[in-house]
Amino acid sequence: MSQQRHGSTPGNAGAVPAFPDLPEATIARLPEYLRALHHLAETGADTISSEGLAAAAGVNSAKLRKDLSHLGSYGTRGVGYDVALLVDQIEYILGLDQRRAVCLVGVGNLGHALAGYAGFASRGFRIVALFDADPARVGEQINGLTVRHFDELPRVAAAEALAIGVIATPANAAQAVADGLVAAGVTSILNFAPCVLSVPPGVDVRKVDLAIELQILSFHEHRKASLTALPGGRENAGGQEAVGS
Amino acid sequence: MSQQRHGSTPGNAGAVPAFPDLPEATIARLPEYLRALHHLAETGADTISSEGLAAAAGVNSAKLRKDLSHLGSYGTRGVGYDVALLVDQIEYILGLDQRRAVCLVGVGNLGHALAGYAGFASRGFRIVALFDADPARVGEQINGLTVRHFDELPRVAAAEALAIGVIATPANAAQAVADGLVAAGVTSILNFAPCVLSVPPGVDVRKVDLAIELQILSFHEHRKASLTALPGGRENAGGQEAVGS
DNA sequence: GTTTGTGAACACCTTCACAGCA
DNA sequence: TGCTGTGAAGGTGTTCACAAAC
Repeated sequence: MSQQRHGSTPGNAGAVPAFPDLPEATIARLPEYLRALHHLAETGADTISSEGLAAAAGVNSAKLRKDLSHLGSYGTRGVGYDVALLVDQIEYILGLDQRRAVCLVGVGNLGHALAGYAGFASRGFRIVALFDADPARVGEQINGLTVRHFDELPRVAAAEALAIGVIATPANAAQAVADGLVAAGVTSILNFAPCVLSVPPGVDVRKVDLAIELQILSFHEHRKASLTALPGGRENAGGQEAVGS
Repeated sequence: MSQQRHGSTPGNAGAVPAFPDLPEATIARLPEYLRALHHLAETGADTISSEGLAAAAGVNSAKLRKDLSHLGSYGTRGVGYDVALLVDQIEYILGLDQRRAVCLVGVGNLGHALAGYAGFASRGFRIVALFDADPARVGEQINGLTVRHFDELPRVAAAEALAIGVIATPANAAQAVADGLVAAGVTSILNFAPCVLSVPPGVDVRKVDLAIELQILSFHEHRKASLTALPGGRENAGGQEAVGS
């Protein structure tokens, strides 16, 4: 699913900085490779073949090799990839060595759960602030952090170098929150609210929407049902599936 | 982000059932169109142009028209689309008229939040059961439902026609849960656990992973920083962005 | 005149298959 | 011999631009 990306660094011909411009599809898979590599490292593996890593990450090996080749890749023919080296490479590319500061806006049902999510820290992010617009919620302690009023965002953004804002508010508040984040200098937003955000050029938005995921699955249920119900007789499907976001 | 889909209904040439086989990318956008249409319907609009609907859904109008044309579309040239008709069409295609039964496995931090998510019911789904493997959690009441032990899944699956299973367990339990769901006849899975699931042919899996989303945003932060830091001088970007899952 | 529906061009991504290197 | 890196082929998805329909 399911985000856009217009705009492309128009001028700037010639002097390209030393930053590989990876295909978007590749970028989206790097975190999965990284996870698989961390597992492998824990099990003591020093090297891993493209076949093995691909299996662990749930992709096919040709795709994996092409993805890694884009980062200038450090594989050895006849052997495979050096696990530790590849971890470093991918973490560098993803910018995970920076421990970016994340703030979370909206401490309702979902926001609470996100604030308590352990995966943040373990993956190179620090939650530095929780915000809500509801005065009744301000002051509450969650996971060692105090909920502040959304008005304090600019102050916090100035103090910490806020990199990413996570929106977990109701849909009708989300655009205003996004505007506030952008005004405070945040240039990456992860939006859990079920609505389309509009943001200025240079700001990246990704969206996660439970209802949309369920509806996509519902479509496939519907499709599968209509295939088994009507046609020929036997066989209802032939291949494994797992739908493409 | 980012799922696969192999397998394709191999035999079955000829007698194709009356079910349009939409591009996966189109399917992923239909729920967004639907949401926009519901908003429009509330504001009293009877018809909407492709331009207007596209803006509301955050896509460009050519894409929207092509998407809708795949469903045999009911637009009128010079006028636009009939809002109510289009809502019905899309809800039919997505199979939302069936109010599919959903179960949720794993009632921890995230599971609690998902169980309380109001969007379920409002989008044509019924949560019919909550499961957990921890006896300490069994019996707890959440949002009017009682948490049951995961062992009871087969019984519940038999009683209700379970269509979709949502996995909100830790990663190390997720594969076992998926196996259990599949064994109980569930053919669609929404996985919030940070791991790759393997499932037999005919089962659809979609994955939602907070850490991956953050890492993708981190990459773009890194990229943006390396563009403003090094090259020429001025201009850091030119276009709006919003990254592609 | 307005707006849809769509062929054709283009861009992106995946997969194959093998040359090249350890 | 084994496995990576990659050109080339094939698919899928997007965008353009315009003819057809209202």
